[in-house]
Amino acid sequence: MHEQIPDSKDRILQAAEDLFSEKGFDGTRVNEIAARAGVNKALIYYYFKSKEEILQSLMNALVEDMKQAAIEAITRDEYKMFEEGEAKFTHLDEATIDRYLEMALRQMIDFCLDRKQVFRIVMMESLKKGVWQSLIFRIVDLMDDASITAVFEGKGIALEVDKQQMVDAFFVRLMPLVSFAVYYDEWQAAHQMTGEALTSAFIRSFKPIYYRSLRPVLK
Amino acid sequence: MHEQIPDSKDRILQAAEDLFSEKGFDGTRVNEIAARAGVNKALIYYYFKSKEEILQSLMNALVEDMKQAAIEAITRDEYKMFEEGEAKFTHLDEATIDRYLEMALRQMIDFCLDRKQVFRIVMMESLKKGVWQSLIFRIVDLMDDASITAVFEGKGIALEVDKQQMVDAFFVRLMPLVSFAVYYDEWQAAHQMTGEALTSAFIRSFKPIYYRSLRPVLK
Amino acid sequence: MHEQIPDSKDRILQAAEDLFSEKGFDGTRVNEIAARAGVNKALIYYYFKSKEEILQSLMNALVEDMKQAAIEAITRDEYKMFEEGEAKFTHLDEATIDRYLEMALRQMIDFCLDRKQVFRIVMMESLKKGVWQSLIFRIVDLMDDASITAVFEGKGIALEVDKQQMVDAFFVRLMPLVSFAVYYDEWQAAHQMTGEALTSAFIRSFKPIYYRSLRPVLK
Amino acid sequence: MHEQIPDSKDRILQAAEDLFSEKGFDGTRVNEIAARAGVNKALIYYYFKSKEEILQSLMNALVEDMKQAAIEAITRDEYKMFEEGEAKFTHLDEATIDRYLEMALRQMIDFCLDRKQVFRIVMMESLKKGVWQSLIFRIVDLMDDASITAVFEGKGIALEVDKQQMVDAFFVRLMPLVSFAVYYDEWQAAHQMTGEALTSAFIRSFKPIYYRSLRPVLK
DNA sequence: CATGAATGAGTCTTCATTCAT
DNA sequence: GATGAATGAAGACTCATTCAT
Repeated sequence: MHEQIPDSKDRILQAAEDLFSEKGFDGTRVNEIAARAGVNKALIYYYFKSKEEILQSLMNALVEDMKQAAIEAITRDEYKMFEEGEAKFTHLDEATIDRYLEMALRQMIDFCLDRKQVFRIVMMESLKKGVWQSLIFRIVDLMDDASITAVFEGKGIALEVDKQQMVDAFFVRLMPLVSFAVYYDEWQAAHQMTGEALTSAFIRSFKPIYYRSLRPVLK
Repeated sequence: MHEQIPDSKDRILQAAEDLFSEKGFDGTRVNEIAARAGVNKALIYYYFKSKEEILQSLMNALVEDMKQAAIEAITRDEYKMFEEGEAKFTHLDEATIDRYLEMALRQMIDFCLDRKQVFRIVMMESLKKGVWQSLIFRIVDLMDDASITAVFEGKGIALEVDKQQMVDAFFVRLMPLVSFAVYYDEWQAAHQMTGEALTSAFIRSFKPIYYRSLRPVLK
Repeated sequence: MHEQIPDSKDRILQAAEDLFSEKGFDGTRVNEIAARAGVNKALIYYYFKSKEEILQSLMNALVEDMKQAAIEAITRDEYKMFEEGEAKFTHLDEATIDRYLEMALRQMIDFCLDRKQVFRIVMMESLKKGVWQSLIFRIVDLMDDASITAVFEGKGIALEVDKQQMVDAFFVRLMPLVSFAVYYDEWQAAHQMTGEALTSAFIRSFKPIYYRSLRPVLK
Repeated sequence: MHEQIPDSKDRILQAAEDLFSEKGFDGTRVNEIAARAGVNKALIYYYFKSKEEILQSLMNALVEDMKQAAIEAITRDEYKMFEEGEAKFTHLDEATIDRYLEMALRQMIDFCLDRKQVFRIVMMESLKKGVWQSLIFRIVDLMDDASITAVFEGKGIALEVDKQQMVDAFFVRLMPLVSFAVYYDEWQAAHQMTGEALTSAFIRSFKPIYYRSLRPVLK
């Protein structure tokens, strides 16, 4: 009997995402992916050239997602405050700024939490030397992506990034954020916290760091 | 005793450490370990019950190392300032405190860099479901706060650590530090920086965060 | 009828012939046949019960072809000389005989070259244990002697073929001829010869052997 | 229980030779090789990198064998007649020459028959386009091999080979000889002949052709 | 006729582990 | 300690064939 319900290819991708994030890429058997996706093993090779290609597919989707999200984010309300540059911005009171920034932060956190499995995979793979090792760096480099840069530049915001800023962005901002997402479930289990409690605690700790990075722009 | 040539067991452990950190545990073949160690594959099974046991050996060594380091740390000069509690501390001028703290920070960074391979392994394994899943959480206890906690506890000062502090310690302090160590080589290669330049940049970014965590204690 | 674009079935057969002759039957995938024929893989199973049946189809076509060629051959001019048996034949001068024989030889060579791919397949398959194992033995009947035998038999002249003659026909006449066809392309490439140069050289070598076999009949 | 009796590697090679010659390389399963050799399938990969490498091993052995045989042949008695060039040779009577030549021919035939399985494999593989396609040509080219040439030249026999001679050597001499070996068993079965009867018949047919090629040297 | 999707049964190859010496 | 040989179990990937539309 042939499958009919939802798209087999998507089920394969979902199963692979689940399993890669649980057991790592090398620890996952194509068998298991097929079983969890409820498809014939050979069908996986109908859609993907190799196990590796499934991984690539997931990674590419993430990168696309991030580009998309970045573009959407800067066109959302809370970034409107940058629209007319410093002039307008200085008219906003601290509370409003804080509210806006927290919204932006929460959006980023939600984005990461929604993709925590893929981020786990990214982290695991980026720790290996070789092909994927620099994937995680590509994420920071997204800023350099033409499409995104264009939007920022369209708003008159310069994105010139020096090495110090990159180190800062990567190690003290991206890493906490990503770790938060990838250890989210685990931490809750280990420390008996609800997701919301954990998120609040994280935001409390992380907010000043996140703000610090925006202040130069805001000033 | 002439110990220039490390014996087989050590060579096996070293080879395993290299390879696990390069390719992950699942991505490493016992074959390769034997080859890199320059020993016969069967010899590995003379010293270790299984591949898994080699990993355990490495993990245990790290935990032991960290305990050791914590103990050593509290006997070092820069911690002497805590010796008589707040009373004495208030007599120190800012510059001295800063010097001491930077020394402590550098010591931690060096500790991590010395073990960057094992930390890579810990990160990879802690991201998978399985025995090592929560090892990374233990590290925050052992390393980030251990030395300080220990010394305070040694002086009978209870350091009530609440969940907020743990979240802070783990996500915004341990993670940057550990990421710094595990991505140290890759980052240098990817961004054409020397180790020293990278370390300085990192310290510049990380120092305020590190201090922030100590200030409450110190003040 | 507009037959410029061969229909799917023919394209499948042609693709199979190409591929079987390049990679052998076992080395050819149904996938590849479909791809080279530019048809959907499932369509192959609409026309043929199995991969094996495609091979049968090709083999049968060859056998039919050879029968046809044999029939045509005996009605061609150069065989007219046999028409009235030895009586008439003795009246022909050497030069004419030679011309006739060379024409016959060239015709055989051309026949083989036109089907060199199928002959390749026949050779490969006849070397394996299996259904096609003895096909090559039938070819000697069909081709090498067929035309002559046929004409003689048509004239009521019995051509008692003994084992010695069969061995001779097969190993020293059919094999060189068939090898010439199947290695034709490779040899040109390997020894930098044009097709015509190679054919001339082959004829020079092979002619005496071919004649030798006819002389007893002719004399 | 581990194997101990004769060398596993040799048993694998023998099994592979049997099977490749029966079913072709692509038609042979590594499973079957292991089964026929009576060894564990994985052991095959202990000795050989791949199925392909087993084939190469067989091919190389054949080529080595042929070199060896060529060198031995020209140092054997029946070639002594060339030792002192034409001078001595002209003193030999026809019968002696014939005896010598027949001995040489039989030796070649025996050599081929002893290796008929490998020759089958060579033929099958050399018919495919690609890697092995030219293997069969290497066999003719053996003459050009330095070690062999050296021996001939040591005897004052020039081995200058032109294209015509190569075409002749390959298509009308090598091919019949090799075909004889590879179809030896099959022919016996198909035509109810004993091996000796077949061989005699073949020699009768082939001898003049073989002689023809030596006459220029002998004259 | 034609096709995209699906599959059972393999196929080659690998791997951790063991054994005899 | 050390090693070459051996192996069961599984690994990724393939293939001829079928089916629903």
